[in-house]
Amino acid sequence: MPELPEVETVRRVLQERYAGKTVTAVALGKPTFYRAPPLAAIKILTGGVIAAFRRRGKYLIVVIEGRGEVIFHLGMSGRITIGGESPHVRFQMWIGTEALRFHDSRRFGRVGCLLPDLGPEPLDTAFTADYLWKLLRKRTAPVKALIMDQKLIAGLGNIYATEALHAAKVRPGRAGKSLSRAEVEKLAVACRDILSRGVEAGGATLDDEAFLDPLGRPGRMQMGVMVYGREKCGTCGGPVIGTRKSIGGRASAYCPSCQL
DNA sequence: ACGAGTACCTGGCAGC
DNA sequence: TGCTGCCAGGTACTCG
Repeated sequence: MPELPEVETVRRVLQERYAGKTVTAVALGKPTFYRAPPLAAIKILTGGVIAAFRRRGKYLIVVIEGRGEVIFHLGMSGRITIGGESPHVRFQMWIGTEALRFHDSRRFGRVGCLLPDLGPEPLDTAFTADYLWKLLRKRTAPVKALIMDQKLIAGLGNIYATEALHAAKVRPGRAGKSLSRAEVEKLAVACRDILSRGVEAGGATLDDEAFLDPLGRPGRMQMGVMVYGREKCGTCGGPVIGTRKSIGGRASAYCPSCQL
């Protein structure tokens, strides 16, 4: 599922290819994709000149010169392609002769104009060990649920949160406030590190969550995954404990030997 | 304010 | 084979 590195990978392709170009037409997918059709987004995009593709957390933002911004969230199954047919097109826009399509088979994606409240991103300078410490210090919720809360930290989903906790040697079910200052410092570094490695690798393309960029290219981050979706820990080779729906209603995985 | 739970949605797969 | 039913995921919502 697209988390920060996957969305950033998409953004870079689109920025390189379409910045400065004009959106000649826009079309919505079937009405069943929308509770309310994103009319404001259509108005901003149609005939507009693309100033830039930006990103905030897992949100992809199209900035149109002199008009405003349109926000895309890929949900868990969202994919952006250039051309390419599917029965699951939520949204499409034409740039010159090319059709940029947003496919959304599980319909968890969003198109709109409002960006929700989001915390700092681990790659921001505002994200420090001190920030994370203050965030976790008094919380009883599982640390994994907290670092996946986009209002607190923007960009981590299940894969990268799982991997960051593994790198920091902290079990996902630990209460936020149970982490020592040293563990919080390791976790802050791990969050930053795992996302920058993900971006560098062009995202993670796991078997069941086949992320591809708009040109159809897979990422390489799956090579660096140590626990998520694995039976054996990539660090020590011991068995990975998988639990379903246990933390924040989500599946979790950790290595009981590497993580305390 | 916080934490827990649930709805949303459908492709894929386990189990019958 | 064909069916049923569960499950994955992120976000937005409710409830206590």
